[in-house]
Amino acid sequence: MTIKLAIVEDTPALRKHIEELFTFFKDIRLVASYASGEAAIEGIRRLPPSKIPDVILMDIMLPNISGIETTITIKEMFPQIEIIMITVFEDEQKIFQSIQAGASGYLLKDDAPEKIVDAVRELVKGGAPMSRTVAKKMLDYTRGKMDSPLHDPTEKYSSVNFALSIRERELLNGLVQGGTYATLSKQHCISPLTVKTHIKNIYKKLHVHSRANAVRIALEKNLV
Amino acid sequence: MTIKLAIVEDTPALRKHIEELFTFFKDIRLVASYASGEAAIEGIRRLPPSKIPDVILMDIMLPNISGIETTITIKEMFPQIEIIMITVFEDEQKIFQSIQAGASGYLLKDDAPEKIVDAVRELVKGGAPMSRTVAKKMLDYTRGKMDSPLHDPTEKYSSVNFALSIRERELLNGLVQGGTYATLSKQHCISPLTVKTHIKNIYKKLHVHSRANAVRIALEKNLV
DNA sequence: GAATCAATACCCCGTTCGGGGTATTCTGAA
DNA sequence: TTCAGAATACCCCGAACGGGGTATTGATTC
Repeated sequence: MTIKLAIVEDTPALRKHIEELFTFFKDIRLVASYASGEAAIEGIRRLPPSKIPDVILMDIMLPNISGIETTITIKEMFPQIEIIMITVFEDEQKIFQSIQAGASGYLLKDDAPEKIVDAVRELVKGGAPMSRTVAKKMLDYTRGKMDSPLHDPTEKYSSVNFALSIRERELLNGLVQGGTYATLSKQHCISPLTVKTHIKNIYKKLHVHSRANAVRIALEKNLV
Repeated sequence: MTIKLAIVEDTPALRKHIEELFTFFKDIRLVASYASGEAAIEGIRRLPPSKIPDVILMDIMLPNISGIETTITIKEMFPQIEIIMITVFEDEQKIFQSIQAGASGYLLKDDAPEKIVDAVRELVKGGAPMSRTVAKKMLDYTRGKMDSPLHDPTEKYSSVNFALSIRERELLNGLVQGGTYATLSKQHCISPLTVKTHIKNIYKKLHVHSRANAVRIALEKNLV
């Protein structure tokens, strides 16, 4: 089976370089190439199912919305797509944010080109391709020698401040408990349509499009 | 600089096999070989400084004291020695215990021999050589999807056996990620109606009636 | 007074979901 | 060989959802 690959990279020279790199392989086929996060999101959404990439190589430093944010959105729309970050950043924050966002691999831009190809293959075999320093950081984190910057108590609450109002928190809690518009309406003595409006607002703030994801975020981030 | 290597492996055939494997390399020299943890501890303590290994390949399943306990002791005596676990165990508990003990790499015994050699080289370059499944587990842990077994009471797992089948677990995971019948259908190459049937079965087993609740249970009980 | 935000309420419409049920095939264990 | 469980697939139908948008009111701040 051929691996369908997409690239999101704003630097034209590097994008072209990676595009050319993947013309040499039978098992990997480049199906799309984007210069920004928005272009990727919109472009992939419009792709026919047969062209939906299996793997995306994602730069972090993109114009307007970052590769990390793009990753969040794409993973929501297409949870089956695997994303490898490929970037100059090797600081812990970017690594961990990426992984939290759903990235399944993390390469550095100074890695050899063959490493990128191997990483794609490794990923579809169920692995988690990482640069040497990334693997080391992950092992240190696992050993408890280093806390994830995302798990620092002070940062945790400041970095996940979705600015939910009191009402929104109440209703999000209702979502987590499995409430429907109807039951939440009765419970809070408001119209079901009002419930729905609030939930729309919650989704917007959490950047999600479904109850399942809202519940997941709520529980993972201790919002309720 | 030549890497000084030691082996701790109780199975004679495998020990001999690894010993022979490392006779072919200029950059790696086997300086010692032990059949048990005690032998390794005592033997390395007695080595002259010039013979202290840089790297130890450590089996976990050793007679009397385990490879993990041996690792703890050796890392205390010689913090500079790097240890790669090489073992049949790929369960999370062993992985995390090893890393907590101070191991800097973790290979599986069914990895190719060249992989072992590469791992040794990778390690001295500052990396953290891991088998594919180990890397994946470590990434999952970093993502927060999986808690380290060391931090979870064992009763948590035994008291919440919903008897989900493999397929059901896969699809439950898909629910948690926000997948719809359509996206999960594509992802798993089955009919959306089949997805729906599985999800109905999942709901029955979890005693829930909605995605929100299924996701909640799945996350609260670490089912995925 | 004007601007902003939160809460409330609603319309339209297509999509997705949940639950009642049915069925077949394959595999492994008894 | 038989049986049970898992995986696959489907029908019917009403309920619920998500997302585009609109609007008003009240409270607070500048």
